[in-house]
Amino acid sequence: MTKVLVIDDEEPILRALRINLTARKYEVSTAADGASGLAAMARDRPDVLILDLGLPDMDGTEVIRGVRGWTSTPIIVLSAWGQEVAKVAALDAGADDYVTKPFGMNELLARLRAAVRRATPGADEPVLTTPDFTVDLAAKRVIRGDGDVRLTPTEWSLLEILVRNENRLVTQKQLLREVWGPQYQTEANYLRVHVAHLRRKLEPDPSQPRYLLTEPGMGYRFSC
Amino acid sequence: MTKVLVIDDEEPILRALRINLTARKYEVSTAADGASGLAAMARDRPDVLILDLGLPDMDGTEVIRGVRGWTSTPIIVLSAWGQEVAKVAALDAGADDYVTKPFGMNELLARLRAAVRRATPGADEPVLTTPDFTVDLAAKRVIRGDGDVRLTPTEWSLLEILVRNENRLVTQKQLLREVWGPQYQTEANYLRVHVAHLRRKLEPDPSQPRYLLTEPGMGYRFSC
DNA sequence: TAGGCGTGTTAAGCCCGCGTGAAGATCAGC
DNA sequence: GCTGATCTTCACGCGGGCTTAACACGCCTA
Repeated sequence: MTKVLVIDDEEPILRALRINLTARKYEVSTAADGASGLAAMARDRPDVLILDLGLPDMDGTEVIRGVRGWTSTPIIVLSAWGQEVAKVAALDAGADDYVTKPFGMNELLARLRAAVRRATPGADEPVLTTPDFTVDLAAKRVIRGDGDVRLTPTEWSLLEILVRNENRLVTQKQLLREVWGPQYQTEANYLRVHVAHLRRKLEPDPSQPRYLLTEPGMGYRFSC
Repeated sequence: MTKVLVIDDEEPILRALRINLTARKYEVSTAADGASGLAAMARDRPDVLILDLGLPDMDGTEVIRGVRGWTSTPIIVLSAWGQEVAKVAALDAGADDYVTKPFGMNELLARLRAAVRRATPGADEPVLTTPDFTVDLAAKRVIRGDGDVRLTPTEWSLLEILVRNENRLVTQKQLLREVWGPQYQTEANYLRVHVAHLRRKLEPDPSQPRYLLTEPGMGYRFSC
């Protein structure tokens, strides 16, 4: 679960972010000024920082410098419309991206995902949890409610690729190439059969997939 | 400092461009015909090329092909009013955009900026955000307000090409060739149908497109 | 004003891709 | 060599995306 720290002094924005991010399965903590923000940063060790530039006690760039002194955690800056200079200064100080207020929640979420993805290049999330099951990539185990789920080798490599590309579309060709080898790139049949098996073992309702989604004509996507 | 090469045989235009572009802090060099233009291109290595189609010694598309042989430097074409055929040919040959003479200096400058921005290395941002939706090229996802937008394979490849060429005019031929293959270059019907579908799914008001713009007689342009 | 051209829109039919079940082939462990 | 598990292969039904054609509309020209 990705941890997000939001430093902002405007209560409505804090509330909106808390609601939306929590709904998106982020773990959210907040701070209302720079000083307590820096403290929370050290205490909570979040995976991303969302920072408003207009704080009451200190300049945004100071906060960034305070953070950048000891960690490279991605920082996304919120700036009011017209704060171009401050925006540039923030990026210079080490911010990763910025969003201009008023912002669309989807835009922010997209940038958040991008920032997190960039920050974890090869560092795999070893375990992924959904409301229905947990995939432990390191231990090669899937736990679902009552107990372990037995997966065959093919099923496992399929699932592993999809999970590692969570929320991203993976092409049929890509899957076939990585699981069976380059010469099997046309055998879409294999995919259908084994994806069906996976759904039977993982999905609450295999006929209405919630996690292993198929994108007609393109491929599959693991969503959580 | 951005370097611009202008290839044009009309002295008044050359002069106007030299004055205006220099005032805008561009570094300007000029050539009066195709042959010396190609030479200057190799010698000066400009960041953008402004090319008049009505050169005395060789056809404009020949110049473009000569340039495209070894560099992807953006090319903006100047065409006289009525040279529709030459314009389309130039774009198909690899030009990035066109401006019709007589042109407003502001329009040219805007297109110039767009062309340079598109060409700068950091431009391969995998996610593009507009006020109404977000296109994530890597994840092959489009998010719009309430949630994901479902796109069919054809719709997606169309959108992908247009987004990768944001602010740049893409000819019908180009689109048809890249989505359906070289033998479909005349089936403009397909384009109309599928662009209509895209607009229905993406535009706030599909009858008044804001992002998927059509350039009558030439092609389409994704604008943000 | 009529006609042509390019474009947008809609609907209908065809065909391909997907899911499913089951049977045959292959392999590992004993 | 036997047995069970796993993978491959095939046939079938179905839904949806692509194609295709017909029509409406605006713009330009004769």
